[in-house]
Amino acid sequence: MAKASGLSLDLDPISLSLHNPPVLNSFPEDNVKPNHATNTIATMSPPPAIDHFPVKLNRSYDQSRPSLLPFDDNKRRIVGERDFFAEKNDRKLVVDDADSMHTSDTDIKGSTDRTDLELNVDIGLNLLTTNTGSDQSSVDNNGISHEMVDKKSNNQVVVLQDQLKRAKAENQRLKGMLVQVTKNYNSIKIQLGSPMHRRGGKVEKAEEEEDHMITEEKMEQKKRHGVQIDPKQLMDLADELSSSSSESKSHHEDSSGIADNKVPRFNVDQTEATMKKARVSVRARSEAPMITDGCQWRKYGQKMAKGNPCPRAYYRCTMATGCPVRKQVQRCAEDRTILVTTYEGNHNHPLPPAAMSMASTTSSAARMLLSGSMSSADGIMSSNFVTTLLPCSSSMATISASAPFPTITLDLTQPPNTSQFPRLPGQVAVPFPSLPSPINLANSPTAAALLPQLFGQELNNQSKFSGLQMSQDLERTQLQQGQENTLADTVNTETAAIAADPSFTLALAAAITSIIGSSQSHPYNVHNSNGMNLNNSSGNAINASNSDDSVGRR
DNA sequence: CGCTTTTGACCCGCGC
DNA sequence: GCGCGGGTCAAAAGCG
Repeated sequence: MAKASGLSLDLDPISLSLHNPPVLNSFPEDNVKPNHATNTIATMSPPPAIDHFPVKLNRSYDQSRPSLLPFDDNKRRIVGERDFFAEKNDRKLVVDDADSMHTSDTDIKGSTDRTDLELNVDIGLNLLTTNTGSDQSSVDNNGISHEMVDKKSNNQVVVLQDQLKRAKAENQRLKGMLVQVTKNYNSIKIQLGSPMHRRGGKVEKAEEEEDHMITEEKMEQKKRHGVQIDPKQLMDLADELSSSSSESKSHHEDSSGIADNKVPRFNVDQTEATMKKARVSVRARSEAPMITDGCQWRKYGQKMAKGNPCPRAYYRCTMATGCPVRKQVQRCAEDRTILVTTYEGNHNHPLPPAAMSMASTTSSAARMLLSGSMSSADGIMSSNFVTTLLPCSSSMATISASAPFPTITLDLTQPPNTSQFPRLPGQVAVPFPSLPSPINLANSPTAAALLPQLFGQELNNQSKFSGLQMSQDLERTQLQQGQENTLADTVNTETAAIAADPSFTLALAAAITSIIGSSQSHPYNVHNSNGMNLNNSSGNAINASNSDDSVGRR
């Protein structure tokens, strides 16, 4: 099994990046019990420098505040699990050491509750220098009259108001785009997901009618929000999403010509068999012996793996008898602060909300990637949704082209320009459309914190498209209930976070760029070789052309 | 006492 | 067939 290269989702060190991490040579001996940690800590890291975006982060990171790191005066502290999926969208970490980590709620609120960017727009002018009421009554030493001062002040005020108005309009426009993208996302999900639910219900005509209605709905949305996204392009995107899975609506493919996309058709049995070998690996920088994923695990073995001085621990899910899900936990040989957790299998029981994200990610990622990875011989799977969702991950995401299974690696533990990241043998870079480095997820705490959820949700929808998700009744129930229930909350949370994070806003714009770019050039061309600019209303071009970063790791 | 962890033995697949 | 490495089993030990 280990011979199979797995999927690899590398989670950001978010805030636990240790600049001087202690060597953990006793990882399995860490006498920390998993699943019992209860203390939480905010995971916001210091804000990235966002030089390319005129919106100013109002987030105040007090660098003088106590360190979040679980260390005290270079003394090793035992840390429990790192909880990526705790409540509040992964913004907290679980640690055993109650007094080692604590953060003010204001830090969290400052990053999540702030949804109105208008208050934080830095228009580049020093508003404090404008005349106040008391100043207006004075006459300067040069003898300038009150009228002159007033005129000058009025002009300045007018200019400022104008600029403020434009900034507000720009923010409104971006919000509109966000709403539009969210709606489109839901529409596509309904469009491609519903037929799958009714598969076997043989109502193709109804499907076509539904498609037509959705198209009209998109047109309406376009009218309402004025976002210049061609419905055709959205349809192309939908085609991309549906075609990225091995099982898609056949009639849809036929009509759109996607069937010629060299996507081999794998039957469910084949894929299910492969699924049993598929894995999703989560790389995270953490001192904890195990990450908290919401499930209960029991250790059943430990082995020394070749080429790694750190032993590999084996766990199985104990939330239900007979649950086939296993996971392996091992520290990275090169960097022992990096914890690699590899999941395998699908849960046969309902999951708590805290576990939904990871479980959904693992099962769906495996399905999607297995089906998608088979779509081309060079290992470049149809990862358009990743491209769309994580447009800034060009320097972090890799997919292994080595047989028999592809490996996707999203290296969020690395700074934006990390072409030097030691890629595992056989891995190749996913040619995601490159985007400006400032919107790298590693630079966006909000984006990074939301990544598991985003990825999981998107993967789930992707897998719904594939039709492979329906192979197990339990899982289907779980996904249909759990995902449907959590989707709204997730979208809301993500929306709030996006609105609060200018980096993500820019990422959104870039994502739209990638959508348009990919559909304009070729629906399946994830390379987006053509650089393109997305102009905002103020005339500033958001350059989405390829950079060196995006080309790296091939 | 029950549950979890540890750890050596065993099984299995793969390459030679 | 044999050795190697990964994965699993299960008895013993540990722990609350």
